[in-house]
Amino acid sequence: MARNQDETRFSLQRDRVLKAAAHCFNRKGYSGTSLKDVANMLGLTDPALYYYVRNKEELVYLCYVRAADIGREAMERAVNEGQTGLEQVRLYLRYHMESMVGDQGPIAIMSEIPSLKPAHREEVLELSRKHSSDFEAMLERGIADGSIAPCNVRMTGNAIMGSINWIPKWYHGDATAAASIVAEFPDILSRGLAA
Amino acid sequence: MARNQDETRFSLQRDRVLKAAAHCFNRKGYSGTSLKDVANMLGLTDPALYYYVRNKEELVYLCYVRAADIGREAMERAVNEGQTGLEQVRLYLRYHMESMVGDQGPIAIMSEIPSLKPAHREEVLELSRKHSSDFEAMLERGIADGSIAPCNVRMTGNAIMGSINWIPKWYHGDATAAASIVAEFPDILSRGLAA
DNA sequence: AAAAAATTTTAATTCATATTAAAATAGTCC
DNA sequence: GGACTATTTTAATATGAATTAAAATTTTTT
Repeated sequence: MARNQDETRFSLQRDRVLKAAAHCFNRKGYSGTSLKDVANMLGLTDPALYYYVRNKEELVYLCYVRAADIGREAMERAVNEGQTGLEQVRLYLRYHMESMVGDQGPIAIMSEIPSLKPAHREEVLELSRKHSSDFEAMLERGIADGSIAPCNVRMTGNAIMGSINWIPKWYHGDATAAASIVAEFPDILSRGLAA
Repeated sequence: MARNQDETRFSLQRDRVLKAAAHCFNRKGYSGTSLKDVANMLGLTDPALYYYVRNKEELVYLCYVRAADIGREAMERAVNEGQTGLEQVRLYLRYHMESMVGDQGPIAIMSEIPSLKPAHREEVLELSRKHSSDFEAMLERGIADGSIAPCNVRMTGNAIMGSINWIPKWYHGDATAAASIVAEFPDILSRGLAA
């Protein structure tokens, strides 16, 4: 198995595959993008992808897990560094925005979880739920410490997460937009929260 | 042609088709839902749908036009009734939310415009752009009349629209959620705007 | 109740694309 | 440079789903 002898090269290439796939999925959806679309972005033919993933479904699954990882990382950093709940929210937003428009991107939107196979679906759903509830917990902390005005944390979380999740639908690598996103979004999304 | 003799029955049925399609598309995406999925929701077989639409692409197209119509209607009512820019924004949000969770729903998310045929794509893109710029115009009016604090209207619009567009991803007809959406979302999304 | 029109179905066709297998190329290690 | 491994390709297969045509059913009209 190459996969273990040459971890570096293999996993580097697979990352490129995942990013290309994320790019396609974000634009045309899961079933709307063919493996050929993804492969061509990398100058490969479709069957080459099977060296990196078992099948197309696993490709989406890995994209989603990767997206969840990136989101979780941003949140962990924010929770460690922020003093108040509001500060944590603002840091999280900034870190997540930076990841989305930076060299980690593009990150797949988790918009087709229902299309995953049951086992993968449950796993990704769990990651997604975890992320949402972690975010709500930050809001609760903010309310408790007085930095955030009392609110319906479930709906507030849905609103903010929706904004974030929608970004890949209109942002496609434009440098000016990237700068605006990082500069403006954290503010825009957290401005309504302050106590 | 039945289409002209019996406008009522035909267009009523077609509306049911469009709603069923919107429901499926919102969950599993354009290519991810088969015509059979849509037809089965209505107790029909797939070829029956061809009586109402020319093909699958037209089905999505019509769903998107319908979505645009509903959004435009909400905006027009809001602009007519609201005194200040902020009021108009809040009314628009309320009307749009009511449509989304009310008996007009489900409304298709315009998330796969790139998959449309060029002519339809251009048309829907234009509707979408129009809606966005109309919304930005409301924000500008609010800034001009002092009801809304100066902000980057492009990004603020993107943020709010993203929240709205994402709703069908997590709201699937639950009555409690419906009430929360109408009660909370207009407030949550406009709270950060006030001057 | 018969005829005409509207609506839906069953049966067949077509095509794109996911997937597999085997062969070819490129890369690494001694 | 040769042997072994990793990576990609070409060629073939399989399948699901969109679409079409013709027939059957239901509804409306007179």
